[in-house]
Amino acid sequence: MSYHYLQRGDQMTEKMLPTVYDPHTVELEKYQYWLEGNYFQASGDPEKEPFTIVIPPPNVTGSLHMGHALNNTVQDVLIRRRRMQGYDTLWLPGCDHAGIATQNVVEKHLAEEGINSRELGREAFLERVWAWKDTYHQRITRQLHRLGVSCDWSRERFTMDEGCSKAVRKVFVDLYKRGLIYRGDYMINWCARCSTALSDIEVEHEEEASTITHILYPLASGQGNITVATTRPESMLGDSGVAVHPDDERYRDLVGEKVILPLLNREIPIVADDYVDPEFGSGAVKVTPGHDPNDFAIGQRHSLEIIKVIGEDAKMTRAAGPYEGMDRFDCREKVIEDLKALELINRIEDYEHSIGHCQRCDTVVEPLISRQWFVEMKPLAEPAIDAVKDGQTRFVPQRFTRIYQDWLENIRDWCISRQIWWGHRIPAWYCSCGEVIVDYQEPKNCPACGDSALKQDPDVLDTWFSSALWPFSTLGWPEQTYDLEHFYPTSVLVTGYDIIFFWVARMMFMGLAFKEQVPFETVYITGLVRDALGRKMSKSLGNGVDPLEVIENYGADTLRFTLVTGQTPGNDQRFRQESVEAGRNFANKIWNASRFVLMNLGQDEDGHQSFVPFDPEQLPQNLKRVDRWILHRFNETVKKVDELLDEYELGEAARAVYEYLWNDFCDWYLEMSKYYLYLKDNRPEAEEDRQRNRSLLVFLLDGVMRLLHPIMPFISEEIWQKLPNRQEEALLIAAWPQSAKSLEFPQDAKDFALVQEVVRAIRNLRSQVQLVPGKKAPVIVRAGGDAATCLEDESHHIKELAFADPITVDPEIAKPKQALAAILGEGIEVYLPLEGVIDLEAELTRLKKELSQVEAEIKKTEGKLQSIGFREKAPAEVIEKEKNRREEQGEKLNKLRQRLQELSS
RNA sequence: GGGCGAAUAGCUCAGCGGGAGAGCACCUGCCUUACAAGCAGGGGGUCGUAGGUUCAAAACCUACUUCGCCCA
Repeated sequence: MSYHYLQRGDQMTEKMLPTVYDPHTVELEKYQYWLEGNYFQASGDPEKEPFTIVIPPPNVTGSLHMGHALNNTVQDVLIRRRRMQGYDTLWLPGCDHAGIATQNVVEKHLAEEGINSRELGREAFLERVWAWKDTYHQRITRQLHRLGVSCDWSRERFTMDEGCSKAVRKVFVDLYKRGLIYRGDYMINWCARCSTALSDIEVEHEEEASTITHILYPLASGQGNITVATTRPESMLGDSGVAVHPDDERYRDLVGEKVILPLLNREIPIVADDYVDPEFGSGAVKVTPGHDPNDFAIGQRHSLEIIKVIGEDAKMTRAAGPYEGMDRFDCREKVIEDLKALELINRIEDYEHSIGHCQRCDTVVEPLISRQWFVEMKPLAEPAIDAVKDGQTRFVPQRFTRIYQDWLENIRDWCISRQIWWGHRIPAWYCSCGEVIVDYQEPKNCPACGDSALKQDPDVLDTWFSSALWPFSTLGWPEQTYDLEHFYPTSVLVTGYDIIFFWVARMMFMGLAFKEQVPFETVYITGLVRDALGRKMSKSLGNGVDPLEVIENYGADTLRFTLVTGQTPGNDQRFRQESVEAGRNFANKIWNASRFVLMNLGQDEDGHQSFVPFDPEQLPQNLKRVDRWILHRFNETVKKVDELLDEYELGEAARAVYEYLWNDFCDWYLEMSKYYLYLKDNRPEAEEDRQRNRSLLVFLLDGVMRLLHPIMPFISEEIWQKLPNRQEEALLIAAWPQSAKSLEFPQDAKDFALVQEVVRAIRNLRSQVQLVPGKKAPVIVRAGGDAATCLEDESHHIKELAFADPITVDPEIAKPKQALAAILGEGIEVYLPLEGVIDLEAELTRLKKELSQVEAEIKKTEGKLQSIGFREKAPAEVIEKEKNRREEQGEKLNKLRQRLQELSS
């Protein structure tokens, strides 16, 4: 991409800045500058109030995507503002080892090299993973740098570093000692491809078109059959019962009888259980306690045998008899075929039902009984529920509170062991005597029998087990560090709604269990970044937008602005090219406005810029109305942005800065500044005007750069560094603006609105007759009283802004014969006299249209004012407003009619 | 089956009790010495449907429709 640095024959001089902003060098250079200044490092100053964020650690599986860009931009906005407000800000960065996910990508990668991970062996494989981790960790760090995030890199952590690992062991052992971690044989979700157990939430359920097979189970008595329906016919090989509802008349007599399980010819009982829905199918269900959680529960209640017919390799076990060794899905076909041959299939129907898939590899999950480690959740969940109920932690937006609450209230025990290699090894050792030792350190001997031949559990912990400790393990826990004391609990957690269960809830209960305090005061939930068509960005679709590419092409500031303006708390946003371009245009606007200010600072004889710094505490006497107006607008913007950021309304805050900077500062104030700056006049009064204007321009630019800095840190720092009379050494540690009563000028704001209205009216009239800009034309304004005074005062600006010359303001003046007219509020009319003949038809059409609009408005206002209810119940100020409105409308109506009559006659 | 969100200009979205806004797109005119990635002017919306609450509803309540998500 090439940039046009110079246009219209400009001579490039040292002092000139290019007309198009080039973010590339600025961003690299500025980030280096911040790093070298150690500005991101938290001071730990006990006098200062801390403001802490721990990063949601990106997985070391790959590069950052748009979701990360959003997540980290939001955090940076929050942290940069607090830093400017004087807090001791700590934004603690780091990465997550991401157990299964990382193991999977490395295995895949090795497979491409023709290496089988299992054959490689545990130690050699782990070496490969660590190498992978290093590569991707570095890549992620580089990407975060490019995004401009102000993390305290000196405190960076990794979930598998020494400290975090120590915290993991400590928590495991302590929970075990408290009786909240146990090991046992229970039904878990098994991914045969990842060959590991999964927790319930790592299974994703999808509705899929399938079939339901109705099978006849012959009664052992030989007196007929009972029909059962299943979506998984192969599981019948593991059936150990048939269940019916206890109140079901049809089967009452059969309860206690037996059926002969087809194919295997096993006798299994018919039991009565409330779980069965008599309305569904035949009202009888087959029970497979070994491969279905509900059947497992029924089996428990009726002491049914647990038969494992599908193994960890997803193949049929010996218990499946003749089907042993078959893949589970092949077996399904074969079972159906064999049943058909026996004429035991009643029918097969199309059926849609939800099937569990592995979150990481999408393989169909197999429920099976397995010996695993679990966390007992009820006692841990309760304090976490209460803490949010009490408001110790709040969700923004609030609606996510219920998602969190509901999940914790219906929580089930958490399977935490994983049969993979990459992760925190479970601190449990087994002795041949049967003793299980759970300890912080590797035990030398078995406390029961003294044997030294102990074997550590080969499994590792669920990745989320260590992530759950992140807010305190990263601050030094279990050591009692100063950081922990000073920075915990953290202030805000910024994350997506997709990991409320995985991460937020788990950090909550771990924080409460081990720090007796919530880990964060606020949880700010963001939505997903989708593609331009609203689809989820995904690798398989190939529709992901690489944030780094956007940064390369448009700059990080633009990317950040785009993401922030698209942000409505908790809602998804689409990432569109057009939005990025809007962001880029804004950056360019900022650049050029700044260029204008910097180019007009003026110089004394020595070539030094000389101007009187503007002090908002001591307002100069010679402020003009337009100065007071822009100060008022600036002050309003500061207040608004501040309030919005307090409410986490980042998108609205960014829009407020955008509007002020573009519409007020650039379109009006800069344009009016030209009057003072370009006036060829060396008299002291004119020089004073120039000085005042310069100092205000610098003050305003300085102020808006401060407001902008959290969102667009690079360009704001770059420009700010070029401003004269800086008090602080860098913008990122400069003071955040505060609104002040002394900068409120409501009367001037109102007056200036009139000036704007008149300017717009003149421009509108001019454009109707296609008067080219630059061509001066006389204007007559009919206005009296204060309005006239104000317009007279500002006539020099109106002249410039609307190419009006000469301009006459008179309360009595009659409309010239040949002229266009605009009718404003407060009895003000603007005339544009024309030498030639005006287009009568066009003017009539325009006025008629305006007339009918005013008539419609009057009807509405009238209706309101005449309503008794309104007059009696509406607040006085609202009624007053309506009355004023009515009056103005009436006046406008009369004038329009008058004009029409003049034209028609 | 339960819950949540979305439905507003051609497109993407703000607004969430007192006369509908932005960006892009569109039409007209301009290279006006900060910016054509720009300037000025303009057109365009019974705010998903139906009820209700209220003096007043895009906004609050109820039901429904369509789309999306989460949980079982």
